[in-house]
Amino acid sequence: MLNETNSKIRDVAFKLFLEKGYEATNIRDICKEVNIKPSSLYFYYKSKEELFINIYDDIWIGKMDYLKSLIVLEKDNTKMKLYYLYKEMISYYSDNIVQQKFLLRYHLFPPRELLESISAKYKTWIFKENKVKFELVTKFLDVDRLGEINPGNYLDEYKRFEYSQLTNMVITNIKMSDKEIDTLWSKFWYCTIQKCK
Amino acid sequence: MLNETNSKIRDVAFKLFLEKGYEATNIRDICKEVNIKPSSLYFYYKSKEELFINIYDDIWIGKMDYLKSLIVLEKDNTKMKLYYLYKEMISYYSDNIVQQKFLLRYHLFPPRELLESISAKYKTWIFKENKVKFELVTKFLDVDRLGEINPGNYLDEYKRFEYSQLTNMVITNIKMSDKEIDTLWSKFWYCTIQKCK
DNA sequence: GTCTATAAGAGGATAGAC
DNA sequence: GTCTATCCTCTTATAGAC
Repeated sequence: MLNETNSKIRDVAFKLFLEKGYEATNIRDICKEVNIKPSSLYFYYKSKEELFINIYDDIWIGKMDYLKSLIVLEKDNTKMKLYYLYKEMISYYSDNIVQQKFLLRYHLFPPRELLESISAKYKTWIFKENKVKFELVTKFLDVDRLGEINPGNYLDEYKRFEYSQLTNMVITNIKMSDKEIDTLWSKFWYCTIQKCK
Repeated sequence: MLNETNSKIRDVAFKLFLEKGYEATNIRDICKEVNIKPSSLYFYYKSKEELFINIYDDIWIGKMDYLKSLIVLEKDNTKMKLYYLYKEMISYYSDNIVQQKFLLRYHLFPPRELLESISAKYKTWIFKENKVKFELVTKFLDVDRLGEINPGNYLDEYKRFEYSQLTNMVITNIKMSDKEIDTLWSKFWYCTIQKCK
């Protein structure tokens, strides 16, 4: 666990990195809001970049923890499990919309100085995410193959689908209603997975 | 028309503002690439902000010119005209994807210093865009009301639809294939406009 | 129009005291 | 752990010569 000062530093830095961007956020501003002097910040982090990367990783850790918790998803049938996987993810994104906006910002427009570190981190996290999602979907589809849906194929379509909802929420800044979630799921399930039948 | 130096400044500045961002792009770097000294740039623009706003406006001017040219769209029926409006816009976005990425970047994550100028500019441009699109759609729907589709209602749905394709293209950096354009249009036309019938 | 030279300030980061 | 003081570099922008 982080001590109080350190956790304040992260909160303030997260907010400023999100709103003003990495380059436009300076150590002095962070410290002013935390009520410490710049030299104190350097006791916790050896550089601005290290502070950023810690915040970036935290967001992924939270997302992965949530994703892993879905392994226990108990629903009456395979279709319902896949549906709830989607619904739970959208609900997680809705509750953590600023974190998702942070990720979108730095994946779409990484500062030059952070390009290498972000893309290396991104690769390892997305690899882990895909692995866990693949395990989940494979486990769900294992009980009832539902007309032999291939887990890999399903996942490819599903990721595209989930990502488009995610970016839409982040860009418009509007959470999806339950009705919208259901409507889009139906279109996805019947038109994309069940091949428009 | 711009002279050669000035138009080089705009090209280089556009590229750097898009890739590195406004704050991380400095006058020296722009000038180095243009092969002039910083003081020469200030002969053309009184500040970095003015340079940025000129580039921002140029993108909108190009988009509006294209949009206005569609008024002459001659197709055999109303549905085809509406379809071609969509197809033409997607094709414009595909051909000008870096410009669209520029707009997305600064609308989603405006630098603090530019917040007021960008949002003021955005408001007036989006107002003009909506006006021209409304005129287009009204003109198209005037010939054959197609079961009394209201131009305003149509436009609301259409804008959402067009915008989602646009952001998807910009974020994934993948142009849409003709087949994809058609498939999505069909879903939009039959499921959204003709109310899933 | 383009240059040299430079003002005026803001930025990340460190040394060393307490 | 937190502070004061400071280094050094980079930045936008201007003055004034050619």
